[in-house]
Amino acid sequence: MSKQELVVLGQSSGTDVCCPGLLTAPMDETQAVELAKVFKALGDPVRLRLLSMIASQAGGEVCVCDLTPAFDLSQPTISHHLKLLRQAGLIDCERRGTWVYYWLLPEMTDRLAGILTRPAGEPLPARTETAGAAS
Amino acid sequence: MSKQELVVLGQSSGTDVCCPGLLTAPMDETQAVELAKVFKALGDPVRLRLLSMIASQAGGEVCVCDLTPAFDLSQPTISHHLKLLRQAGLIDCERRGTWVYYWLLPEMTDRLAGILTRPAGEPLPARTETAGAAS
DNA sequence: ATGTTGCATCGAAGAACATCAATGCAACTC
DNA sequence: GAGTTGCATTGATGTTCTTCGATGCAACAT
Repeated sequence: MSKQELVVLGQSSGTDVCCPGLLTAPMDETQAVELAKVFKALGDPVRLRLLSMIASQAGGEVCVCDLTPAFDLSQPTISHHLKLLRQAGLIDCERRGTWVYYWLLPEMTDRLAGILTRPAGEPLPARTETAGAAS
Repeated sequence: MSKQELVVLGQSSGTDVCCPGLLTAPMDETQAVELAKVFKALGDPVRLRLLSMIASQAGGEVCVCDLTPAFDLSQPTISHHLKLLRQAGLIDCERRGTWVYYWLLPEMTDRLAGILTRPAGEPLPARTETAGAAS
């Protein structure tokens, strides 16, 4: 149960492991499709809260039995959202006896943070209130 | 046209401007809903490529007439995606004569990067291959 | 004024998604 | 063995999203 659809971004490309950046060069279609899957997984309030609860847990992992009662949703719905987060490569899980535990995969959040980070000293053409200069 | 639905994240709260972190403490419902809107805007390949094209432009801004022909989609569809990115607070635009120009709002991408960044020296309980230890 | 061009908005149609009740399966209890 | 508990999967339903053609509007050209 632990490892299944974890390969999401093109880690098997060989040459450039991480991304050109999203903010530095136009993205190609393939990379955009893969990245969009991860961001789509984050594009739901329930999944964001689930991820937040899992990531901020002291021991590094959380039992599903602690996650489900925190929401006003049915147990299958929570299970569904956890599955999507797992398929996006954001979390992983393991069954231990009766209970199932989830934990964060920081590689993915690190990658996203890097993709959204502008390369240090970017000029950034002073776009603040230059409007209406072409009348 | 330039400034309309830009307020997305709770900047009007007063006390803590930016976020606790997503990875450090459980997120409350309200913040999750607001954040999810932005991530949802990024959860589409077309919008990711649009944002990438806009952000990586040398001059800091791009004409719609340069964006539309780069996709195999109709002009209304591109216009719709640009609107969603704008409503998410990721870009803004301005009409200059006949053409409309879009540019990145780096405050939002910076905020997202911060939200996804783990606070420096986190222990991170060595979760690599500890599976199957409870048989 | 009339025509043209660039872009936004307006429905409509099909696909994808969130949610649930019902069910299945694994592990523990007796 | 039978019963119980924890979680995943299935199938169904209502909602949201992506996309399009048609249309509207602003700016420019003649």
